[in-house]
Amino acid sequence: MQSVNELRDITFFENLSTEELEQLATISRKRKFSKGEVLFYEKDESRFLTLLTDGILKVYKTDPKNNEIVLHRFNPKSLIAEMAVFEGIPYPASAAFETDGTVIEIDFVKFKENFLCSPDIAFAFFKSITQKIKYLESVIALNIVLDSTARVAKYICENEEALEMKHNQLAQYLHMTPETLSRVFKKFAKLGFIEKEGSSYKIKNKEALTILFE
Amino acid sequence: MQSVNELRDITFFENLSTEELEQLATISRKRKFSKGEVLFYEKDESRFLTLLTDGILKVYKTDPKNNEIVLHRFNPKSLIAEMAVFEGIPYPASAAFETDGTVIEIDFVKFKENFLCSPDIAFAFFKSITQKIKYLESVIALNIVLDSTARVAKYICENEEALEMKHNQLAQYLHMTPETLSRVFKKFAKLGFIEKEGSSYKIKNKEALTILFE
DNA sequence: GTGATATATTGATATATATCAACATGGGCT
DNA sequence: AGCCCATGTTGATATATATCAATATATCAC
Repeated sequence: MQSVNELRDITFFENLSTEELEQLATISRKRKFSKGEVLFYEKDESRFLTLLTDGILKVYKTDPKNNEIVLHRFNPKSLIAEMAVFEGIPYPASAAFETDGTVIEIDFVKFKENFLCSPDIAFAFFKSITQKIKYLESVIALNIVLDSTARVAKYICENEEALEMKHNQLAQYLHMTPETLSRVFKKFAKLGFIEKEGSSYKIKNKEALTILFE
Repeated sequence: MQSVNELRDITFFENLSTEELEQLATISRKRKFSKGEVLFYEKDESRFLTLLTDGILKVYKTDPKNNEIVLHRFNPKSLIAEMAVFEGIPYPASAAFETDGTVIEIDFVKFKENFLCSPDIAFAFFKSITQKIKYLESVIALNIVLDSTARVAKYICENEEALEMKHNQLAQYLHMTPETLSRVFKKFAKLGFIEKEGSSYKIKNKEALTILFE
């Protein structure tokens, strides 16, 4: 059971009437997690439509050497793994919290019956899925098409806040070791594309960086 | 303009009435392509909902060294790049025919107005998109998580017809060079996991191969 | 501030895969 | 059959990145 006001705050449900929100509240529940806790494991059965409302959630796979391959890092408020739920298949990856966090879990069978027929909801659901395709395509573009140098260049150009992240997290996210990332940063600094300011770097020559990945 | 009978054959539209199909025919057109021709380039504007009705279409990106990275190989009958059309963004990759082929192009703006509100069509569209997410996730699993040996093992276990493909095509699809693929096959043959029969290989020990990627 | 612990850097080396070049095989065509 | 061109294989080498180990720097608690 979930408070109506909290549900109303979610973009996804903003067009629902109060009665609809009340009905939605009866089929949903809130769960809190601490940093490091696992929301679901790869191959678990997926039964709930899950909305991340607080915290950062990473979705990852484990390779044969037991390295984590981070596929997605979600910020609130996002729908998680709607594809698996919609298709009724097991989760294709695991999910764990990088910070304390909160999710709302909605009984999908009931949601489908009662809400998915509404054009607004269906459209929002749609949007969320196409966004995810866009995201997955960018993961592929980033990781299969580009080498380490180009990956870093692209990522820091498109997400300047990345320069504030801890380097070992950023490295994990870009699928390279912290050592490789450090060497790439060093190279960019030597070329004058970035410059150390305090404990983090600042971009000095975005055009040059852009050339590296285009 | 597109014949009503041809449209009716497409699973996607099987539930439409004759009048609806007639209306659909007025906003769609058929185009034929020869082997090697390009359907669209990365960054082209996407205006048509595209259905592949004949032939094999590959969707690919070009890396900085001008290698083709094949993201998807479509068989008929499939919806192509619906994400880009739906989001109104440029194509994120290029598409070219590997055989002679045919597509039906549907004016998306009109399609959205007149058809996407129908639950059957919306649901089919949905299915197509979730399938694509599933596919993209498997591309990531295959290519980022696994090394060459595991990639080949997984691919031939899950697609036995792969052993009939030309090796240089298979190699391209698995994102490795034909040389690397040849060496992997040689290794598997030496281990007795596969065996040469005529000009292609046959799987002899699927369990052993499975262990390599799980 | 001082020390303790986590994080980052650097250098040396290992490893997987690509690249390049030579050679082998196969399937179609006259 | 025999030739030709496409496809495949093999070996030698190059390259990018991971791994391992040592050291440096940053961050936080006290």
